[in-house]
Amino acid sequence: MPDEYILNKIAAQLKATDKATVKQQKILDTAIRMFAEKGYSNTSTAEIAKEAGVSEVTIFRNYKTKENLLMSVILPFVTDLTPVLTEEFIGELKKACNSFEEFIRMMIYNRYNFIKSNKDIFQVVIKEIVYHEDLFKELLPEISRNALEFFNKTINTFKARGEIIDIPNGTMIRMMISLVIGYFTTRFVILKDSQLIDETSEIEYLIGFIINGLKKR
Amino acid sequence: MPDEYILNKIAAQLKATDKATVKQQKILDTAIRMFAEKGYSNTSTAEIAKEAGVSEVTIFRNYKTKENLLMSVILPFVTDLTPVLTEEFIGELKKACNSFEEFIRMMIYNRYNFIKSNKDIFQVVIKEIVYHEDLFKELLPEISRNALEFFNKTINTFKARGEIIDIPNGTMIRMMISLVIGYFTTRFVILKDSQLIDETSEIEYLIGFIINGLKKR
Amino acid sequence: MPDEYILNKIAAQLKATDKATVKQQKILDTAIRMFAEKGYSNTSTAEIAKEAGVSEVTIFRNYKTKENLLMSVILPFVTDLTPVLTEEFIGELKKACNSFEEFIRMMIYNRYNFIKSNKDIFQVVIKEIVYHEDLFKELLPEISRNALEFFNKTINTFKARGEIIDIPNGTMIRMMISLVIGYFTTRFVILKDSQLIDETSEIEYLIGFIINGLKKR
Amino acid sequence: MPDEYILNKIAAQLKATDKATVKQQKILDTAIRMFAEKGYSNTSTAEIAKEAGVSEVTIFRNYKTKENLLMSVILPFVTDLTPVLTEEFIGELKKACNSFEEFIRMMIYNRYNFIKSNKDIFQVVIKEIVYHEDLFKELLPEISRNALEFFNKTINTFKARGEIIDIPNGTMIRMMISLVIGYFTTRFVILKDSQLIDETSEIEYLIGFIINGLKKR
DNA sequence: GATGAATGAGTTTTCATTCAT
DNA sequence: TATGAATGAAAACTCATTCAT
Repeated sequence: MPDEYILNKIAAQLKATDKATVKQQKILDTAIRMFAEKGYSNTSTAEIAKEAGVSEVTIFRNYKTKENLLMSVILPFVTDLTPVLTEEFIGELKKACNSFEEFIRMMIYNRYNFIKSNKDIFQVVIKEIVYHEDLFKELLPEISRNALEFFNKTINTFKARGEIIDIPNGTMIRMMISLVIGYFTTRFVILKDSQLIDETSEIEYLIGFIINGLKKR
Repeated sequence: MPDEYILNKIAAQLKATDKATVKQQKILDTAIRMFAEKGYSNTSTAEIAKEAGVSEVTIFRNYKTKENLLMSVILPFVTDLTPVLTEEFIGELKKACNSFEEFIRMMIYNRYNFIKSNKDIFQVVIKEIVYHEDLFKELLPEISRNALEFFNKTINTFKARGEIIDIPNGTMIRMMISLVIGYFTTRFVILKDSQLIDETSEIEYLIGFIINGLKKR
Repeated sequence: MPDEYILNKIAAQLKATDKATVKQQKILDTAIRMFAEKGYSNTSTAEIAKEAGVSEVTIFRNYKTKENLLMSVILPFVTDLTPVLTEEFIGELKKACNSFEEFIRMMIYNRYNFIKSNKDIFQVVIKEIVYHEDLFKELLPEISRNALEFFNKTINTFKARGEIIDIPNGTMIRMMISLVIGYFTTRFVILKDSQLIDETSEIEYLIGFIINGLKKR
Repeated sequence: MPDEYILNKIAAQLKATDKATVKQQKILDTAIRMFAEKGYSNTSTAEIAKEAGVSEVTIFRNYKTKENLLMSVILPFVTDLTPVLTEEFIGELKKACNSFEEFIRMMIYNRYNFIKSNKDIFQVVIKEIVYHEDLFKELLPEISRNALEFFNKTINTFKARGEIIDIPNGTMIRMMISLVIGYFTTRFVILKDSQLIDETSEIEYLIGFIINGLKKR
């Protein structure tokens, strides 16, 4: 039942994004901006319609319900959030990553840039994640399955090489994600541009912290 | 001006909690539970009233506005969130903490227990923090002022002793808080009781991660 | 039925004013001030209670209903609005009034001063008169009965003397009242103190206007 | 600032009346009738909706707020209350008015008929004028500007001709308006149809009263 | 006599959604 | 396909009034 539910939503959403006419894109962009700014609950479809310069009905014809519109905003981003582990990308990674440190650095910078260029959607996701636990709890494993597999393999490799300490992979991954998401949230949702900081050095500290926290000595 | 604003709210809230009749406590408890479950925006005062077994008007007589009710839920918790650094407590800390590790362990267990016994309010705070950035941005420094001072002093001590690495205190504190809040959020907001895990060992990993991340070698 | 209704109200009100304790007077004063300022409908009993420094219940014990409070404000004033035609006053009038002009001048100055020292209640009455037409339609004849009688007699006297023109007494009285009430309303309800004008000369113009309008030539 | 405020309201109102669909007209008519009967404060939008046979939301879609609805009722009437002094009308006046008496008679009959065919709105205006002093204080001068100019010119002409007495124009106009409004109010707001009287002769008395009050002898 | 606590019925206003064109 | 018009349900909040103490 819950699976069906979610799959329905994905289906509806995919159908919607398939075409992506000019008006649809305008609606989507406006929705993203407003959800990010005021939150989903506090943004009315009337406001979105007005800002997007379309009639309210147009939204509903394209997205059926307001929640569906939210899904159409969130899902593509969440799907892309775990790095696309194409053969190509993995190859690149393997070539580039001679050490655990390089691996971490590459991943973090990669995701940092991805989120940076999708600030608004990231805000929406963070703000809504807590209200759609069920969705995310079911969605994430599915989405991250191959990513997880890859992570596990990689961690095991570095463990075998004796580079990193021996705590359960799940715990380790959760710690890292906590730290990274926590940093991104502070940076893009809480502080936003109100306190411009020296990006690079902050990220380097973050990387250093993780590396040291996991490095075997 | 903003200071006044917040102080007014605190005042209003304190005045409200001063008496705390039976019905008021019932309202507060119900509000906490429902805000935690469905979020502030998605919980109507009518629902709270019904669940609490009082009339809706009683809520408004005691808390004036719905937002004020939220504040009455949030503020006492936030105020208590930074540990009360009484002479006594600091003395105890100093006596107990011969190493940075002991210091971190003590702090984390202390806050873990505090949050564990206030799970619901913690959920509310986490869920609402993103919609009240301004409030928290102004409130937190004020509240954490003396805590920050104490942290800085302590960190400096351990830095001087050569126990921990030399990155800016602010960055270090933010990292630690990210990690700890991230862990608590995963534990109490996302997973809740759905995946009972071995608490102690998870916390120990967390502590280990922090210690290793900051320890000088 | 309507008679009973009104008499009940008067009775209730008289019972209330009989004692007129300190608190009651405070309530009455506050009600007058606030009804005058914001109107009956827009003033809540809660506000009155707060401003008067009593509990809301005290108002209701003393005045039974909010409308009754209004009546307790309005009725004594309305009763006194038509000049108290005591033997004494009439004697004084007769002695003083050798001409129609003197009669009109005396009456207008007399009522002007009465209303001036009851500005607020006058405002309340003017503002509420239109919402309680039934009350006033029934009340006024009763109240003005003896005044009317006196007016008629006086007008007839001056008509007989050939001082004033011969239009129906009722019409004449209504015209004069229109003009005078219109002036008082402009002066005390619309302009209030916003445009301080030369009182005496304005009143003299008013008197002149009436005199000329009615004088035979 | 206040000017803008009022102009905004007028703009909003004009925009609303521009289209005037069937339902909108129904809402307006019902509002006029009910405001006239029970007053603005004592009429709820729910009642209006029910009586007008539309849903409450439709009212708010068209008029935004309840106060705006009131403005949409009041403003067009107030704007039309001062006679439209077109070239044509003034020419007609000049041709017809050989004496001050004829001038007054024409004006009064003209406005009497206008108000008679807008009884209900007139009632609303009279009932609300006291609660919106600021609005009217600002609005009336603006609206009556050209009318005032014309009145002044006319009065000066008749003064020059020696037909009327020499009291300040402002005072004279205010007196006349007091008398006329007072009469109309008594006729249409207080008595309504409860006491049908001989219209024409009453108006003739009114005219006579004014003429005599101002005529030089 | 005085009041703090409580409320049912109502207020204006907003919302996501549907329908006729 | 697009939209102006319409709405039932619900939102936060206010009111005059009552009751137990």
